[in-house]
Amino acid sequence: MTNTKQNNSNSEKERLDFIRQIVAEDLKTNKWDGRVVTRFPPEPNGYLHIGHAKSICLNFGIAAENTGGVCHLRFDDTNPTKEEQEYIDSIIEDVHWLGWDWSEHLYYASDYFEQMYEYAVQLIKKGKAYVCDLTAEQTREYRGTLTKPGKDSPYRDRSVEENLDLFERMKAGEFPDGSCTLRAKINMSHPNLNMRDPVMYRILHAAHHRTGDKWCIYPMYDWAHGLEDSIERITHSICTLEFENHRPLYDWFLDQLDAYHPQQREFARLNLTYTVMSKRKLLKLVQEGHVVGWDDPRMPTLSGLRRRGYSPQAIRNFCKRIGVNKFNSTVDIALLEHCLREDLNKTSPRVMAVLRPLKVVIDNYPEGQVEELEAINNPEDPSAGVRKVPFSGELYIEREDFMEEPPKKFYRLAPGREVRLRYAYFVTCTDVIKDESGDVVELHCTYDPATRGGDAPDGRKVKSTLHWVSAGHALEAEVRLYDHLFTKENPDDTTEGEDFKSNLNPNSLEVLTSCRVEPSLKNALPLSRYQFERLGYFCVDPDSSDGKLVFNRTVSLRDPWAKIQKARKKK
RNA sequence: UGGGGAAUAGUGUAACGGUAGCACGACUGACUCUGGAUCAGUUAGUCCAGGUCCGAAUCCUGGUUCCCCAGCCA
Repeated sequence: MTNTKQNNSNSEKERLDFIRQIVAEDLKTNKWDGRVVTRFPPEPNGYLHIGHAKSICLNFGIAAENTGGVCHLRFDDTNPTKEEQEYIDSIIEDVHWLGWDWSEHLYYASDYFEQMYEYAVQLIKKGKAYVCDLTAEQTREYRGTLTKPGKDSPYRDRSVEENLDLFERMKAGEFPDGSCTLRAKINMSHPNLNMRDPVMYRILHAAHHRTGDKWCIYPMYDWAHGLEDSIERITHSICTLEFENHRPLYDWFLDQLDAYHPQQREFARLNLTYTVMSKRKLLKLVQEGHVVGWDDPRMPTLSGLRRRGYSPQAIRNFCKRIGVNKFNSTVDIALLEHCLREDLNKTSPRVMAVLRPLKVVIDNYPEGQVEELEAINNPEDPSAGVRKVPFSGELYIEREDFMEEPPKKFYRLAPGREVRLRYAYFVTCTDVIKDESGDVVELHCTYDPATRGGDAPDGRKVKSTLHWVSAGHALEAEVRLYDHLFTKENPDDTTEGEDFKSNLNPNSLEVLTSCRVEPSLKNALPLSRYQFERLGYFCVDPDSSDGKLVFNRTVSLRDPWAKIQKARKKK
């Protein structure tokens, strides 16, 4: 059998998640006339985060995978008191950045307000909706509890004429905020609380970011959302699990109106270890200054991840790998980081940078000589080519690459030990200079001219290769190192009386100000990504200016030595 | 104590009555001018108890545990 492998790959059929299975099945049975129309419907009241990316990739992904499939971007802007244009702009930018496109299908719920109003009038005429004068507090009392049925509002049996008149006057602005609502007339003792005469419209004398002062009544989610889907002739209305309880109401409204009726499906939202994912909590972190903004590189927001150096491809790969299901789960952030490294390894140009510089003088290197040594830009991608890196007799190496008394398994530089400087020469440490407090401030080495380029003609080997920069040529840079924003896998795991902020990691940001990077980075553009050899992936922060480079560490390289040290510390 | 959902290695997922598989993590080892990458290997699982069946993660019965719902938020 020569083609076993091929058979295997052929028989390995594409595994579809349960939503995609439903879409495939619907296509087979021609349930929607062969159409696949999904939508991503964010409320513009915050920035998008990695959890939204899961939903975005699901909805846009399904549309892209099926011929003729379409995914709408729709702003669910039904609450003017919480929504802002800033959020709309950021959402558009983020979805585009992730690599998705909605072409002309950009919609706003607010564009349907007139239609929704007409539908509401229809419902009133059918005797299925009424204007209720109960206060918010009374409404709550009348609703009953999880175990006790509610009771009918005294306004429940108003005549159609009276309801029509009152509703029109609500719209006309005759009544103050909170004085009355339009409610669906369903069943006050329904076991599903959502069905106990839910509010359809509330009065809000607030300016809307798009409709201005045109409206003072605004539709509630349950009333609006199904209509939006219906108007846009969505086929698969995919949302998160907490809306499962709302589906009967979604269905009820569309059935009563005899309107086009998409199918709602629910999946579990994403949770990630060491981070929070609720807009409310993220907003709190921003407002209280625990982070510098929505795009702080420690935030799980798409803008934060972008600034941190994540690639859209890494995030999309991640979303593909985590799958889609109906049960709550928490994905290990290590999987996200794996997808990140996997993508950046293939795409990032390599460069040398020293985070914590230690001066090295090569005593036998010709005074004043400078050589241009060739370095490979990306060993994973030959087409990335090569570049020149200046070498001289005065260098910086990483402070942690030298130990005066090296423990077992430390392969790097130590007194009397020979190592390779990447793309350069073998050097041997001959002398250690310390200051009065005993700290190592400078190393003296000799180099072997025969090892130019990094190979010894006599075939002798060294145990390790160090990165370096030429002291006279390197650029100064600031580097920001990040760690998880929270110290606990589950930030909500708190002690009595504390909230998630008590689990904030005080060491989530470390700023290094006297780093040195190789001169090829001089004109590096903001948001461009590099691998600093042996250290990790780094991204140029927009805070960089002409004279000053600032880098964010996106993620470190896998680092067995760090692991060994960590294990030793524990002992 | 009402209703709606859901349970597969440490984590995330597949298997749709027929050999419980994949990925991440962890741990070995090989290789290496990045202690990177790559490659090879090890580790470990069907919530519980019954039942149906030649055969059950899958079907049935009964439990257990977890999540969601009492906004004029979405």
